[in-house]
Amino acid sequence: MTPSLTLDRHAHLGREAAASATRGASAAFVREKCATCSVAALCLPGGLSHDDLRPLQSLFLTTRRISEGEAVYGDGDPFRFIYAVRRGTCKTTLAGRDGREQVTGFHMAGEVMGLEGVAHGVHATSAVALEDTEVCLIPYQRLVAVTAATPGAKDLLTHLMSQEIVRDHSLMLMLGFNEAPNRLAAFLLNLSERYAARGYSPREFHLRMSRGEIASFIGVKVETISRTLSLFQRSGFIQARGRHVRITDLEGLKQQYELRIR
Amino acid sequence: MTPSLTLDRHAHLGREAAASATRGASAAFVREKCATCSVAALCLPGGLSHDDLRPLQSLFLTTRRISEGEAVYGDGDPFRFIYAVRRGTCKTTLAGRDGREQVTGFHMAGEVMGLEGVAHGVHATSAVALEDTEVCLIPYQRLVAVTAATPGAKDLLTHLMSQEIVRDHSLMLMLGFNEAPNRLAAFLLNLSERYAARGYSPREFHLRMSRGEIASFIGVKVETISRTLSLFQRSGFIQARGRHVRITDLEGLKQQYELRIR
DNA sequence: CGAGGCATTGATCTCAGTCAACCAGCGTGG
DNA sequence: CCACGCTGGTTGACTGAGATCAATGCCTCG
Repeated sequence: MTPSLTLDRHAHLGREAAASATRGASAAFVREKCATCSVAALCLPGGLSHDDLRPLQSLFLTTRRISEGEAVYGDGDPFRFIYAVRRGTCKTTLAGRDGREQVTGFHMAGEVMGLEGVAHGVHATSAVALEDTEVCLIPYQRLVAVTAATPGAKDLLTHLMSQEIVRDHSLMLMLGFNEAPNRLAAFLLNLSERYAARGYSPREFHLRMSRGEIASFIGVKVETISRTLSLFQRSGFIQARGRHVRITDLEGLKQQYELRIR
Repeated sequence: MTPSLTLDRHAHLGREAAASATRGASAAFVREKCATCSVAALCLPGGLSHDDLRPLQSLFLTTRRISEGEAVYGDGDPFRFIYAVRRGTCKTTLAGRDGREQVTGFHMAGEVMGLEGVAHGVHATSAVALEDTEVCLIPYQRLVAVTAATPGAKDLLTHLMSQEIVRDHSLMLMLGFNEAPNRLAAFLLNLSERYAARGYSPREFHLRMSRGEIASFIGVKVETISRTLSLFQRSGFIQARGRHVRITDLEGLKQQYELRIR
């Protein structure tokens, strides 16, 4: 398995219509149904048929706008919801005993956060918006009830969690082996795939996270990110100015770094 | 790769009561109930009352003996069961595209393996016995059915999975920061705790895994394991000869290395 | 007994961390 | 409007932890 570091994307779908939400900052809570959600195909595990979705209609979900830098939930918060990103980007972080923190993931539209809270009824990570973001609050207890009562959909939760486990494993694999350039290449290529899955260009995108956050995520220091980006640029693989990245030789980047495991 | 679930020789019943098992090499499969299982308290999530366990009685489980070096399940195998270790020790490994593999965990009595298989209906890791081991095969579909029908126990699965996620996260955190001595200390202290939780000495135990497997798990090379063990020994924290380890200064080891995050 | 796997130890090399200087953008406030 | 400071990013010089290469010891097993 190549280190893929993601919840895998399931389906393409055009860019978000998302006009559904009542707009304007004043209306922070909006009732929504999965069945009419534009990112449901990405959010829910692949196996679900349209019929399977029907019971979910009874789940009236609230959405919430989170502005850049604000927390969706915090380390230690009681666990009530799992959160699906509808629009925007979040990071999840894990705090070490001494205040240091590690970024455990970046989450884009259609990806789910907060599942680790099930274990102890309390969130073990924090989620923070990297840009203005809209998340879908899925009440956990209600979801359990609904899925339990519905044969076709009962695996939904476990699927989501299992995906999370698989994703974490591949991340561990990456942190275990590869050196800096491989890690960064894997990170960029992963982003590229996820943008592609959402109908955006796989070769040109805007990074939502800082160098420091990338560094934390892939387990190196900021300076190393800078140097390695410069290296990639000198080698003709990418062009980066600030947070704008253009991958000029996607195949080259793949071949040079992806499979390299020391 | 191959399931290679061998029925095998030796009974070698340790301290575990396990008298239930029809003994002798001929009977490799044995019907068991969680309710009478000696490691159930460790295996099942803490929140379950004795009543919650009752429905599980209807789950007739098979146990299987795995001899040292044999696989419990393999990367790519269809996902049918999750596996609880009843006796012995297993490692789970993740294979890189190029043949390299990383150890993702060591599992002792009462710990569960294989949950990552839910995601795609196929196991993403392999599990191999590090000594003669007995595992409990829990049929996933049946477990889902039973727990879905039982309000009190319905969170069982999700709890297990969420625990796995939390565990993976803390491992990631460790791999992300800390340098070699901290990692190794954390590893030893973790083992110590787990032995203690099972009624064994926290200060003296026999490693079930090779130096190479430890190295892979904590993300360094074998030589570094050797050197660091020697360092610990010179510093008076431990005495190690071969796989036998005695922690002579447990508190010291903790204070010197545990909280150190660079 | 020898062979082969595992472990230890030493010598050397190298990648990335550290320390430090510097630059670019940006919002604040004089 | 510019000066200022602040944050984020880049680049250079140096250092050090751990990888690599290699030799040797130790054990079990046939």
